[in-house]
Amino acid sequence: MATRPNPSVTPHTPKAGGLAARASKQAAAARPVAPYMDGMNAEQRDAVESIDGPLLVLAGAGTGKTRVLTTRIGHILATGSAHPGQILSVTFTNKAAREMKERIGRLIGGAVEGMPWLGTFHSIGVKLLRRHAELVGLKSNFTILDTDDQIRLMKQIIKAENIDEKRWPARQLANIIDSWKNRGWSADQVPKGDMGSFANGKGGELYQAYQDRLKALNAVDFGDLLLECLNLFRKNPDVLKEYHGRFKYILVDEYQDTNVAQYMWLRLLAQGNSNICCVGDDDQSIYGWRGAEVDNILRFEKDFPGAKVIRLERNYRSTGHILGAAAGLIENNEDRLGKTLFTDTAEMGNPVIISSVWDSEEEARAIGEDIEQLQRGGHALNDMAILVRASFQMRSFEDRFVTLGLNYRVIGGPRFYERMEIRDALAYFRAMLQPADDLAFERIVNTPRRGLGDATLNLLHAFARARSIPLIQAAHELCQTEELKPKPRKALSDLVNSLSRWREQADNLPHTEIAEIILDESGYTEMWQNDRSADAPGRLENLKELIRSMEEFESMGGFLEHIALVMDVDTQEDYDAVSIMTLHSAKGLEFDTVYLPGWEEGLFPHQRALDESGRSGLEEERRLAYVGLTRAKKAAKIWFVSNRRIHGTWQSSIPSRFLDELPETHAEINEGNSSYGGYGSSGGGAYGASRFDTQDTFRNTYSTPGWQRAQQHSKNEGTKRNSGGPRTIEGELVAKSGSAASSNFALGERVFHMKFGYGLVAQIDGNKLTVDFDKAGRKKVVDSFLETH
DNA sequence: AGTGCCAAGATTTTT
DNA sequence: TCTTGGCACT
Repeated sequence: MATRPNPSVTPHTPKAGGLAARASKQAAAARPVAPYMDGMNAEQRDAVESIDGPLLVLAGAGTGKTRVLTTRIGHILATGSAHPGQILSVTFTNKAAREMKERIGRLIGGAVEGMPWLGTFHSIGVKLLRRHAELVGLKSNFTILDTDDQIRLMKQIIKAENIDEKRWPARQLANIIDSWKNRGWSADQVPKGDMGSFANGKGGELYQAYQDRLKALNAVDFGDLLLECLNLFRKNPDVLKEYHGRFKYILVDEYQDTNVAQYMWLRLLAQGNSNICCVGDDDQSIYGWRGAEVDNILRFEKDFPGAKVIRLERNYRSTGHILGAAAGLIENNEDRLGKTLFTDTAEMGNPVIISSVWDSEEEARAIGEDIEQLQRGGHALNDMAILVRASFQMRSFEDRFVTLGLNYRVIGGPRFYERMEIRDALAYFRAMLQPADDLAFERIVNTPRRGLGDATLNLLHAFARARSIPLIQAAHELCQTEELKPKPRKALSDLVNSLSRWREQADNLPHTEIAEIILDESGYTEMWQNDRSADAPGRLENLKELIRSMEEFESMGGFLEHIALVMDVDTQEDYDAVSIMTLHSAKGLEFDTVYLPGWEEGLFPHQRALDESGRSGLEEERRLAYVGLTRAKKAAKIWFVSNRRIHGTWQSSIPSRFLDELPETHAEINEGNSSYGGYGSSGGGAYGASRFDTQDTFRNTYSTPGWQRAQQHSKNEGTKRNSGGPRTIEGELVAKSGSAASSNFALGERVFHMKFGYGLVAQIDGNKLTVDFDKAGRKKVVDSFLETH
């Protein structure tokens, strides 16, 4: 492993004879340069042009990784080295794939109709499997199960094996099997030593039973999309050979995130010719906990003999101070290939600012104030983000921002297609389209309630199992008998009849119309219309959105295929809002100003990472911190609190060790805003003397200037705020606040709030109302978030 | 079938 | 401390 010593930052001038010098030399060695290479530096060009043989591009944060990848594809096409159909290009997320497609299109001017083999590992896996399904014991119209289906199936299997569900939860089994699949192990390949981990060694059996059941359902889970490809290639060398012939060039994005199965998949395909180019950054490997092997990237040169390695180290994103702080931090990791980011910008910018406050509420207040100040200074909220380690941290920010009336947007969290109402609706569509889809049928058989209880369902299952037929068929046949009581029998036969009626109608009507018919006639829409809970209106809105998004597809089948793999949905974010997200979901993004709260021992680095994975866990946490810092273009502001509530109990906390790892030249303690505890010399935290030891942690918060300012601030709010009219929050609901009422609410009036649901106005104070919510209790809210009801 | 009580668990997340 | 899921009871 090549390690670079002395990873110091060189903000102004690169080392003599260093990259810039080489860059200019190379540029001078005049060779006609293609227009698409304009503005690229020497290393980037090298990475684009070295298309023969294995290549590893170590691309640091903000060094133009995506640009290199897309230009490289453009270059391969422009030089006629391969046709679009001969390039295999894999990414991890649909978003990345989409972005790449767009950029390639722009690059070559749309002359190339698509890249059939550009996509995620999983979507390419599906494509391969649909073509060769019979070879691995599937039919080519197999269904793809998501995590939820997976767990329900495993529950059934655990039950069937008479294992105590309490002691051995299905979720855990799902995780274990998943991790086995991540490692590329089929049921018969799991090492004996690894099987004992579940239900006294029954893990292997259960794995096999689960796979058998999947085959019977003609279904696969996400892991199978890769694993079955491995099986396919291994058992059918001729098929593999065909793809060797097809794929002249292979490109892999985010290589540091690949797991073993993906690695083997790539290895098999790259055997043909070794034109494989992997782009990644070992310093940004943050998915070890879900099977990613940093080792894949660290080992690249060994795995692909003769591999060339190119480092992209010129950062185009952040100021010198931010890069300096990030570099100083990541330097503390041992397991890395070593890169030294530098920037040519003369901008050092401001040092990273570290502030400390009393607790998480104070933290939210302080950050809220800071954001408002920037906003007053003309900065767009869209250019700011709050990046947290764990999602529970988001809450204090949301609460605070709702009170302030500050627009925010939570990124990540439950995705559109994972929402209950969407999954229910999809289950209806699936059951209609694929009468053999037992899981879908089970999901909807009693939703909405039709009076089909356990008794009926058990009977139905037994009936189906005895005859080895799908549930829907079993239901149909069962209704011909006298086995059921009249009521459930009627309910069940109505459902079965409806399904087949819809199936017939589907031939003649557009699929969006069918979808509406199904949701209406099944009583599903009505079920939510009658629901008085806070999220019911949002759910109905989501169902409408679902139908809308179906329009883009030709058929119901095409739509279902798409959403099985593409679980994200493009939300048009046309309003100005601060982004709140986890550090994990921030990878790949950038913002002018980045707020990094919660830098405390135990939270960040997270205690569990330390306990479970020791030093490597700590290093992954550190990489996470590095990712956080390097998201910032102009300013990074770190916070830590003295007291945090963990599982309900207040605990005083120690500043994160990562703070001590930030070089003093690039990080500054903010004395102005945060008046808690001297940062003086109490000396000797758990990790030796620290700049951040707080002396009087328990000083009364409420006498501090910060608190008083905050108080003052909230008093003034009534007059200052609410000039912008109704605001939209995109919390967990997609629905818009629409025609929000004007600021006139009456005491005792019935109101609706996006987050808290229905309630009665209990008190009015300017535009701030106290509302007794049916579900959420008494809350203070700004009136622009309320609607009359 | 719907309510209510108790116990457990409470990083990170894509496909 | 708070949420969630499972189970028993009505």
